[in-house]
Amino acid sequence: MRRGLLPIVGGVVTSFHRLPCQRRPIEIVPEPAKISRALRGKRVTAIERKGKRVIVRVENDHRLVFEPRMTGLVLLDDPPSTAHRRARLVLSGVADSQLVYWDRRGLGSIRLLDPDQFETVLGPPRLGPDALEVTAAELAESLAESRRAVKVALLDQRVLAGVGNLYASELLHRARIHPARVCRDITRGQWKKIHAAMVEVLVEAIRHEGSTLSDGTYRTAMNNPGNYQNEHRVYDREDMPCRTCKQPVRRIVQAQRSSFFCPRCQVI
DNA sequence: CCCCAGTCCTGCGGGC
DNA sequence: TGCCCGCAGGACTGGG
Repeated sequence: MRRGLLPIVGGVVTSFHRLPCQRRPIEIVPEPAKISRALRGKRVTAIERKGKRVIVRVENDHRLVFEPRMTGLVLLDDPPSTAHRRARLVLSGVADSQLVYWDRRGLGSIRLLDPDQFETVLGPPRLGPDALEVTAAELAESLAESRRAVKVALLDQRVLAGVGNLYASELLHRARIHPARVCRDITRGQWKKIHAAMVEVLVEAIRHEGSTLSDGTYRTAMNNPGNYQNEHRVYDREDMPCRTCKQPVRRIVQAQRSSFFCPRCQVI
């Protein structure tokens, strides 16, 4: 998502508004009119990311933070349907530039943060280090004493920002670690493998522009589907052969979420 | 500290 | 064929 928004860097914000919608609107804090007043006339200096949030930064270091959760999207052109919750950031100075946030289930949110709020809202203890910036040693350190299952711990955004349900299953398969392994039984060497697998999976997924699952919700900023779903080794592949050893993939439920793993490659 | 169920929603696929 | 149920890339809250 971040990469998809890079074309708007250098543009100047003309307005921001929430488009009318029949259902419960997306949560926007503060009110869209206030955001619009705060951002109008400001140049976009960067598109940033922390964990699962995409951040539009403007020249006075205010930031518009998009948290898409499961079905939120950012698009650089109009979405095909008007039936869903949308908010729109209109810019000038870059050809036809506008950013549309579109959210089918409306679980996501948009927040304007001034420079002081940034660390409070997106820093510890609320959000841990980004998954692509944390070191293996830091990851091992923060979970070494935890009694939780590793898969559940990796989803905790206070520990680590950026790993979601799909990628947690994928990275543990690559690291050959069972999702129910208790953190404090994991060796330093295994944490190194988990960290390496995490970086590999995330980098690969970004290179493939994300995973568009069977409901087709996720789109890139150019409104194309991602490709990484074709590379999944275990996620949403229950009973299908493991791509490494042909053993049928299994599904278990942890913390009310599905975990997929290969019972042969990932021994408890 | 950690687990669990419930909450916010829409849309879909599967089972009957 | 049509309807109903359960489930989904997430995060937060309150109770135990």
